Amino acid sequence: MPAPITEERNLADRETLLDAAEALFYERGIRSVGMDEVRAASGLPLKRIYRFFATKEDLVVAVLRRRDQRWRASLSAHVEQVAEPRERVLTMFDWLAEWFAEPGFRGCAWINAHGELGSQSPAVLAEVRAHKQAFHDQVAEWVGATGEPVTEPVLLLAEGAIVTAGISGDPAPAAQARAAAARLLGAT
Amino acid sequence: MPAPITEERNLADRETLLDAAEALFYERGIRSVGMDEVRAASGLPLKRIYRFFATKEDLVVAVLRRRDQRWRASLSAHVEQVAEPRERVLTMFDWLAEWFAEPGFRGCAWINAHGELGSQSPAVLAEVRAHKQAFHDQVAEWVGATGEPVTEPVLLLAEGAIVTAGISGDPAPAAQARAAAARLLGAT
DNA sequence: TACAGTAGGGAACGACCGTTCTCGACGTCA
DNA sequence: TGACGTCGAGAACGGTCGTTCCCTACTGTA
Repeated sequence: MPAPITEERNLADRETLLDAAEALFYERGIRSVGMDEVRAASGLPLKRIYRFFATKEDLVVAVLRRRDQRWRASLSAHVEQVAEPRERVLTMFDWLAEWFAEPGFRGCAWINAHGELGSQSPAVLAEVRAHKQAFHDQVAEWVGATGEPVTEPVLLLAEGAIVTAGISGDPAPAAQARAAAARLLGAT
Repeated sequence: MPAPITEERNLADRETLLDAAEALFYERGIRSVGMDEVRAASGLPLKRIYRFFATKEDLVVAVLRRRDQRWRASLSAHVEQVAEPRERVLTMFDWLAEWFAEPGFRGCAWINAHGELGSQSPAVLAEVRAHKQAFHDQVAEWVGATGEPVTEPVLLLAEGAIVTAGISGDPAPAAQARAAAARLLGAT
């Protein structure tokens, strides 16, 4: 009866689509990227894009969700190579420093999405809050293992470093935040 | 020769326009607010709006610039009521707490503008960076008076508190950042 | 080889955007 | 009073957006 498009190809194309959309949205903001640019960058026909995601908003949410999984997995993988709790927390800031130095770094995709769409799209707002909550819980676990009750300030230093580096283009805030976190965690 | 529109009225209407645009842009983001909504909210004819500012981008920059002056003046006025240097720095976080609790608080207008337009409009990017630089310089002065070399971490705590409170809607990060700053400034 | 049904490319649609233009009303000076 | 110059209101313009539709090509079945 049909015509092809195997299940594997569907999955691969979906990733291609999310890759293209994520890169465009992160670089240029969401509203300034048209669906036709997503089509051109992904190489997929508009019809298939709209079969994957019925609306642009759905695509945005899917991009944020997949980025959240990748971002937190990368952070965890990097940080959990270090066993000692205090060093483990400080290693998070080294990971941030590497991220800040990547070409095209432009701050936190969720903060950016929140500023642009947080009051316009409840779905995007929920996705942003879910990401921040997950990040919070992860950091709370790592900081908790040190026995020092400094989860919140460590988080604020990290968030502050992300936005400051994103705006200035200078990765230095990662090291500054790391040094401050080291002090809050107590001298070794 | 003429018809009226005195100079005083021009100045007053310009403020009315900036008030209306600032409220709309802050609440909803910039790109999702059309010039026709700015017209309706300000009560000014489109023709006069475009005589004040030749493009929407010019209007956005003017909104950010005026907000920067008002925001920093309000912060300074609040903080400089306190003479003792260490307390003065901590008072900044009390001011942040009051700001976070205002109805409609939705984070930092400059961070939001950067995420939405930073890569699209060099003029907006420059305005955002100018604001962050001015804030940095102000905080450096206050922290410098304490003799403790903690300007950068205090700034990161403040920025982190602003974004975290903006996304979560909870003003608690101000107090958490204040407590952390107190520790970094040393016990009294 | 004829057929059914879907895929892809791209035009088309209606809405809205930033910006400009038209036009009738009006205040000001000769 | 009459003519000029500017004003406000809103229509109009060209472009772009998200989304849908049309039409041709093609795959797989009998």
